[in-house]
Order: sequence, then C-alpha cells, then structure tokens
Amino acid sequence: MKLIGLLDCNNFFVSCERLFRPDLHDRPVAVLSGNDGCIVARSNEVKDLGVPMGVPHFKVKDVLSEAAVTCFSSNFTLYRDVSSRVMSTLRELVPEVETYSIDEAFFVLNVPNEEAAVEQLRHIKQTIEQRVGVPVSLGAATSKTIAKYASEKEKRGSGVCVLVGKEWQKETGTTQLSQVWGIGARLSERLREHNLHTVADLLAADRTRVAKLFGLGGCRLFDELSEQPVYRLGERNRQTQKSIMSTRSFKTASTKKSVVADAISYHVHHAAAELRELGLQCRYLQVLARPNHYSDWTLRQGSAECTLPAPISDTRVLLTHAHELLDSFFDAEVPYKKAGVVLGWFSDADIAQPDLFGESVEAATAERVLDVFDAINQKYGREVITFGRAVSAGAWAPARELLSPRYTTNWLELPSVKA
DNA sequence: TCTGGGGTCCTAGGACCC
DNA sequence: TCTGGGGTCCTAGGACCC
Repeated sequence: MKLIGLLDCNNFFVSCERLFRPDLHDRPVAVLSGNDGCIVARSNEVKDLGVPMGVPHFKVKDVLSEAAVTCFSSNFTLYRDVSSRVMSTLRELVPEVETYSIDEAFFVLNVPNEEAAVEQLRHIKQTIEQRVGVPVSLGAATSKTIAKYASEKEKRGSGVCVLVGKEWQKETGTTQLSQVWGIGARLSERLREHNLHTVADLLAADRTRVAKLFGLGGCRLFDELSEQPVYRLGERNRQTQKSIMSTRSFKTASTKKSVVADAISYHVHHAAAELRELGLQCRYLQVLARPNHYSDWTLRQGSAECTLPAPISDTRVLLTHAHELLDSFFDAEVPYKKAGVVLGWFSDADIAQPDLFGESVEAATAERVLDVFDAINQKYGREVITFGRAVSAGAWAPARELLSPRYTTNWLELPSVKA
C-alpha cells in the first residue's frame, strides 16, 4: 500500500534552542515572534501552563516569570539550518519528500501493510532524533489531511500513528472538525451552525449539500476525510515560490519619512538578495507602510505597486522604483508601525528576456557588481555593504532582546565545549 | 509602553464583451 | 407589473496555514 506520511518537529523553535542549551531540556521554554511581540513556540511545560499560541508577550509576562520560563527572540538563521538537516535526513530514508514548512514535511510511504508502516515511522523517528537531535512526531494515512491529524495524535505518546480504514473510522466520531487541518475559526463556526461538529457528522452529510454550502474547499475536505485523497505530494520548493515578502513592525511608530524610507531600503536589499539567491528575477514590486493595526489610524494604510518594464533582480533599480512608490502614498500625518515590500511575477534569471532596448554592456557590468556584492555579504554576514542607506538598526528596527547565538552558521558564535 | 512574518488559495463582485 | 443573459477576466479581500 502507498500511504502519505507527515513528519512534524515537536515545538520546533523551542527544540532548536534546546539543542545547544541542554540545561533547558526539562525546563519551560518559549520563543517569541519578531519584535518580541507574541509567543510563537512553547515547550510542553509552557503549554501545560495554559499559555496559548500567538498570545501577546505582555499579556502573559507574569505567568511566564512566575514559572521561570526561559524566553528567546526568534532566531531564524538557526531554525532554518536545523530544518535543512531534518529534511535531508528524511530524504535519505524515503523516496519522495515535500517540504511543507520549516518544521513539517509530507512523504511517500510504500509498505506491504499497516504494521510495516508503523515500523517504518519508528525507524524515521529514531534516525532523525539520533542524527539531528530534535524530537519529531510522525503520522501516516491515505490522505494528507488524515496524515496530519495522525501526526498530532501521538505527539505526547509514542510519536508515531498510522490511521487507515477501520482505525480511522474509529476516530471520526470523537474528532472535532475544528481540529482538522484547513478548518479555521470561521469555517468551524459555520459548520457548527449547520450542526456539524465531528468528522463523523460531516461524513454523514450529503456531499452535494456540503458542496453547495462550503464550496470547493468543503468538497475537498469531505473527500480527504473519506480517504479519497485530493492533495497529491508535490515538491513545493523555493523555485516554484510565487512571491517574496519582506516586512517588519517597527519598535515604535514613526511619522518621519526618513524612517519609513530606511525601512523600505532595508527590505528591498533583503528581498532582492533572496531573489538572486534563488536565481530569479521579478516584474512586480509592491511597497507598503501601515500604522498600528489596533489604532485609530488603521484605515490610513498605504500601499502602491508597479509592473517593471523588464524582469530584474538589481537592488539598485528596485530601490529607485520602491522609493517612487513610497512617495506616491506616504502621508506625514500617519504614525507608521510597519513597512515592507513584496516581489512577484518571477522568471528564471538564465532564460529571462532582456529589455529590448537594454544596453548589454551595462547589464553585464551590473551583473558582475551584484555578484561581488552578494559574495561579500554572504561571506561577512547579511547587509555588510549596501547601496545607499539601508540601516538594519535604528528608529524602525524591531526589538530582539533575547536572541540566542547563531550556533551553526556563524564562526564567531560557535558553541565552545570545555573538556 | 507592549498584539509576528511569510506564504497560498479561493471567492465574490465589478468591468467588459457580445 | 415584466428592465437580457451569459461568459470571461481581473482584483481585493478573506481564510487558512505554519
């Protein structure tokens, strides 16, 4: 039988932090979002305290300090590196892998029967935990949606779970629809209004009625949960990505144009570097700046976009356009709290059509400048050199006061071991 | 004082056309 | 009484995910 498996790293960001802080292994640990704003990862100890996911840090500060919780600012450099170790290990063990997020991957499981599937999952779990050191949970089923549920089910138990046929049927009566992948707050409320609470309730309903009430998404859900898989495994890698976004909230709001402009410059540098790293060029640029989401200024947000005459990845050209766009909507009355850029409409840099009237000598020089530019920044850390002002610290830069070292990707921050 | 950042996909509604 | 109808394309916004 051919099953779909799901690998999920438990409390991933917390586990990454613990990897280099063994003293925190059975201690409560939490990781904060950018700007140290929200809780985005919790160890089991913190979950048991009743601290919800995504809650603003300031709301639970007292609870956290009372329980002596160790908090970290998010350290994506570290998490990305650990993630790639997990994924490459998984790739050695199974034929087909789809990286779904930084801490999850779907994969194909070819096994003679369910017992063998459980065995195989155990083997994957053991290998990853031994080689990489972060705890993982695995699920397998006929469809992605059920596999996802299976991986959650034994998270605190054996860590592996296969749900096929009768085993899955047994679950449906007690599985709340709100727990199902793809059903968020809105949809689960609408389902409740129609007296649909558990998976069994939904499966007992008439499919055409479900289609009418809940559209395409409802149909897919219905099929996935009836073991009629809709979503296939597909390599959704970075080459097929459709947009690159770089945005960030400021530490404090600002009405100054120079501050917002600095932020925009920084984000253009950041997004363009990523674009080149992927070997892509873009034809779409959007610039946005918005006030605090929770203030009276909510409706005064601005954004502007443009289509570029030819596909590019040159930071300097993007900077020019970005600042023109900012000029077009910037409003000196508004206290901006967040700014960013979005790049889109990608094409491959190798096969991209050059501008019909572009001067090829200039283009070749530009390319060499950018190669050197990227090489220097890669060697000495991001944004060591920039085109014009692109300050990564200052009035707009977010707070990251509890950051851990980049243990695995920066020579200066390697952990030292004393014998 | 203090509420993330980066994505994808679907839908409804308007514009336009014949 | 009776206001065409149906198709396509585009876009903004919503919902969801991690």
